[in-house]
Amino acid sequence: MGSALSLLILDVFRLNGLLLAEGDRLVADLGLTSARWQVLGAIALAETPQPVAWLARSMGLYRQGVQRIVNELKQEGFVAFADNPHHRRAKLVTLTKKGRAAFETADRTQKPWVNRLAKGLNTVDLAATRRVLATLRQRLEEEAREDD
Amino acid sequence: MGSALSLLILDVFRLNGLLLAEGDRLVADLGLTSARWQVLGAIALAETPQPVAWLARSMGLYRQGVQRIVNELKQEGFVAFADNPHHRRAKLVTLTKKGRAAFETADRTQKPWVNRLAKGLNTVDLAATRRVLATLRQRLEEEAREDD
DNA sequence: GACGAATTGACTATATATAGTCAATTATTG
DNA sequence: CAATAATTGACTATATATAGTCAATTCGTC
Repeated sequence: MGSALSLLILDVFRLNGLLLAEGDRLVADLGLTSARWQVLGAIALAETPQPVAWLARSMGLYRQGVQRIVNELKQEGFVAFADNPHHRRAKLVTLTKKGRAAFETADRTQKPWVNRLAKGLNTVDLAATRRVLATLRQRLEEEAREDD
Repeated sequence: MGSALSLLILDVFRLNGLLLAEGDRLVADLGLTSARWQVLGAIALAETPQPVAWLARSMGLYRQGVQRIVNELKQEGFVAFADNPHHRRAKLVTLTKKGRAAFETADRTQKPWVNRLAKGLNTVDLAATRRVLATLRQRLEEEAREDD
């Protein structure tokens, strides 16, 4: 059991690198990267505008890294800050027209790519994979919480 | 199909971060990190000593990053360079006693941890997961090759 | 409402990744 | 064997990650 999981972990490392690199290529023309794209996604998919720290938590990343990316995205006009009625410093991050357009274009680019990648994959296997990864994620997140 | 895979991809990103962070904690006392550990593993598991570029290829990483880590590991006495009869510049990387001891200790530390993590996971699901990840890896590696 | 705890953004340090370039060296091909 | 191509380590640039610290601010509790 454990040894199968050890091999799986190495696959996760490799896959992560490959997916980030391919993502970078997919959205490079839009002035985006995999990380910027992911941040735009978190902003776009939130029901209401959120401060940076909340976005970071929803992505499982450190505030500091997300803050840097958000600041760059603002510099380049993809996002804007709105006043937060509940907090003077923690501004709410919103998408600009440019940001929304970039995210939607990225989404349209991603669809055929991910469909091609998924082609022929067994639906049952895919569901099992999601189950396993979700279980591992939960256990590791709990472990990380305990370490604090 | 595609949308299930999109969610799976986000899980891979998250899992990668969690696994690296937990790996860092597991081997910190040994003077190692997740990345150093992985490099030591590639050296230890190779049948014969390899130059840095070969190690990098076997791990799916860029030469430059592996070179930096190997140089640091040499600085701290975990690895040593041996002359390569087939290439004057490309020295062969070998484990020192200290390096081998650290890797073996890390391996012993990792076993109960990974067994705990694997506990209760369905064997069939685990096999399906490895199939899916291996398929994705192969397709993405092919795609990356085509881009060069 | 005062006081301590938690949150937040700003700043910094460090580790790791992809990526480009260069000279030295090795392999290949005609 | 000479010319060319490929590989390799060294150096550099840049992006992204975890992580620590600090002051400003908000929240919770008494």
